[in-house]
Amino acid sequence: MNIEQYQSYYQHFADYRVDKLKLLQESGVEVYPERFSVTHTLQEAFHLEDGTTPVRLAGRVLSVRKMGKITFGHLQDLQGKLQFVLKKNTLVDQYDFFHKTVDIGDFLGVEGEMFTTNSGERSLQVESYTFLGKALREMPEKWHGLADQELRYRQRYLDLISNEESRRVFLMRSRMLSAIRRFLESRGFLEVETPILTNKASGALATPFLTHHKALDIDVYLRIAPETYLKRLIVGGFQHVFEVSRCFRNEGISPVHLQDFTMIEGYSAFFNYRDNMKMLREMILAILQELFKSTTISIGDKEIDFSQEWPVVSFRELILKDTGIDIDEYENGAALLQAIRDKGIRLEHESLESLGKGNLIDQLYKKVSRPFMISPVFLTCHPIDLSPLARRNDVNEQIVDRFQLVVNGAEIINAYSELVDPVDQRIRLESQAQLRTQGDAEAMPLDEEYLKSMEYGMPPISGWGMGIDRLLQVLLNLENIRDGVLFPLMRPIEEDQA
RNA sequence: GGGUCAUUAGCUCAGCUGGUAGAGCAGCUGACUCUUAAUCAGCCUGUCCGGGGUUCGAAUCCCUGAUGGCCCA
Repeated sequence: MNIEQYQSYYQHFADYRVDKLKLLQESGVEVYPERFSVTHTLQEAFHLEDGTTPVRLAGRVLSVRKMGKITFGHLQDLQGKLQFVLKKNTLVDQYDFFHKTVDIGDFLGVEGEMFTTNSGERSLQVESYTFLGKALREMPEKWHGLADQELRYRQRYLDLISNEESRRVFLMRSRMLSAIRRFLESRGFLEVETPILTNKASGALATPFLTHHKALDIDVYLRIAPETYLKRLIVGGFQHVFEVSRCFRNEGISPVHLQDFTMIEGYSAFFNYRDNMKMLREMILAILQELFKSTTISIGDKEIDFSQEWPVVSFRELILKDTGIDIDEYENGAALLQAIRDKGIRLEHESLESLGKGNLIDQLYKKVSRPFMISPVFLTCHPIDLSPLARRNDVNEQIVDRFQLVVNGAEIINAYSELVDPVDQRIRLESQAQLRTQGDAEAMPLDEEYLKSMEYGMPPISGWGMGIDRLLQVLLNLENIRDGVLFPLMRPIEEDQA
């Protein structure tokens, strides 16, 4: 490939960089070589003793400071950076060639000896270097980094190159997932994968994405939750099972909502929701230890010590405390709505009158209680019509054996004792199907295949789901949930603007 | 979907009541063998988001569209 044939294409690039590219090629340098072997990462090299040699390192050129016959610069990778030093009397012609051809942003391999500069910085004295890749576009500004929120989402690689904080967030995300996997595996969980393309969007109350399967000529849905498949695995004999599950919900965008997000769900045979409360508390503490080496973190302007007891409160207690309304005193949605209005509480919802009692309680809770729940709380005793797959409470048939973990106004975990009685399940799903025909797009469809599996016999089960993106957002204080997602979906920009 | 704020050089940002666009970084030239936001001297950089309008004159005012942030639904 030569530059002349792609003249118009090369116009997208910085002229001076294209000139350097030409010079490299004319000088016979392989600009995009096949490989380079390193002896250490930049971080490892930083801790080597002075005099260690040969040390071979690679990274992106972050800065270059030429002082005449000596040049200082930094190489950077995801986890660290290291200063390198070039001397003219060591490199001779290569020294001048470096300055004629290397730009900030290029990839470079260096070989030499570790030493400490007069000002005390661990550095590599370069004896030879290898060109590892030319950057034809200019890097973001070195001091402020990339500040434009839109560009940080669209071109995450630039954000990662130029913003330390962003690198930290995504390293944390990886470590969080790894800590979760280690925790669950230590508890005997097996990791599985279940379908994303499904015939029925069940397992949660949400609007699915619809697509078409050509070969079968059927419409299929992207899963909104892996729940019903994971429970089928319990029927099949798995005892503890979990999935790191990308799920898709075709709903509004907001700083706390993604349409394509990651949820981890886990199911345990013979557990009830209380067992999961205990286990998941330990899991969250394990995550905090891994990420922060501490169980106390600051959220907003508050210090929260997660090692303290996490109170368990019911919907009824919570709402009674926050509003003075006892939800058990009202027969139906209409009566409760009147009580809410009598208290002067204004709920924002398109059609409050058509909401059932359960949904109304949910709206009320989101308005008066949830935003103020900062330190961890287990919320329990959810209304039954909000939880079509959860086990009915043995004493109070209006509620289910369920809990949510709320931290900083966000539901981090949702868990319950599973409904395993196929007869009750059929009745509950039929009432959901009824809601669907009345136009509730979020109501759950009747899933015969799932019901059939249940008819073959399910043991007691408790399952849970944890939103990974939301958890990361809460723990790291991210303003927008997309700050913790590497490549959030954006509306495409016009070709000629790129 | 509604409100609101934003969009100016590759990046970070100034640009007042309308008078024809500027700084830093990056880049180029030169000086410099311990710098690290290197420094010093000089130079270069524009579809002021797009389209209309008002005006002698628009980055600036008005309308409209695009994209994004935030608030609300």
